[in-house]
Amino acid sequence: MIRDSKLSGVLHVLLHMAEADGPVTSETLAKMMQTNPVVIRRILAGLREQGYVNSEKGHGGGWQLSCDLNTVTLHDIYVALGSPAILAIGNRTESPGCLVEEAVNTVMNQAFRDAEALLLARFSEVTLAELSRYLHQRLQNADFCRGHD
Amino acid sequence: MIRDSKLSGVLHVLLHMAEADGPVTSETLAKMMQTNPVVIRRILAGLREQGYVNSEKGHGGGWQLSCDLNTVTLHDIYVALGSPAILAIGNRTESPGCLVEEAVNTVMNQAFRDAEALLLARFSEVTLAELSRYLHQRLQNADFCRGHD
DNA sequence: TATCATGTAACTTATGATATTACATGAACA
DNA sequence: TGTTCATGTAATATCATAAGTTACATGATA
Repeated sequence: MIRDSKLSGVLHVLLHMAEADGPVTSETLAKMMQTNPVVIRRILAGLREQGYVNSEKGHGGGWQLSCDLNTVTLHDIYVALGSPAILAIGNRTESPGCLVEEAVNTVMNQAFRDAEALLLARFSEVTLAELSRYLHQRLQNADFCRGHD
Repeated sequence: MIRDSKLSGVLHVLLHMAEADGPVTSETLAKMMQTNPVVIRRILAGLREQGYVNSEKGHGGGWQLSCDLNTVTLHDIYVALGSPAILAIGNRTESPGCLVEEAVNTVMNQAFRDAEALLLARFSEVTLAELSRYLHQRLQNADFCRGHD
């Protein structure tokens, strides 16, 4: 994966689960994501604790959605992932002993806050259901995932 | 340094140079930044190519500003640093072979673009001179840099 | 009870940012 | 003119973190 793509990756996985009509194994999901099943389990384990998915062991087991796509937003998923850092740039330190640095921080922090707030606001506007609808508009005759299983 | 803090660090260095009335050595700047002189030289070398600073070798040498603080904005410095990535999160891949992933990307990219644009717009609104004025409002009797040389 | 799938700890790898070393170049000064 | 100071820069080392992998335990189903 490139950079921190957890949110993007998780949404991908969730949409695939939404399309399936039964449990999907971490192995299947891992192939779609071109990663390792353990990585999938690790990520989904966090979402399960918060009620977004559930898992079953054994034959016929795997992962399923357990939330209402109409009420869960991208922001909810973002938070469920632990609210990872949004910005790649930031201040060198938040408690400098240097007045010059404090001045720089103060000025930049406002810009950082605003940009973050905008992004999160956009995330709040989109539900998983809307994302799924958007997918179906595009989905015509093709397979969900071309190029890999 | 924490995360990608080049811009914040560079602004710190530039303001210190603005306060000095002669050339400042990379060793002095490095102490202020709690880093290595070579790191300072590497970063400032890029800015020098674009006319923001200049350097002199030998006795009495060091680094000086060579731009008009009133016209140079934070955005200019950001660009001079090579326009580093702003967002820590992003899409797994921009050219997926999977329609699900394409849908996710499309929806998220708009939010990413807007947030980036907002941040850069804010950077464009602030000149180095304004940053310096803000510093002087705060600067009363204290040393520029307490806690280290 | 054999198989399948998750649960999870421990470990390995890959990557990128940062720091360091070492030495060359060139300017100022005595 | 040679000593000192400071930059210029290549090469290397260190560090942190994300991602991937292995190994094995747990539990469900057939």
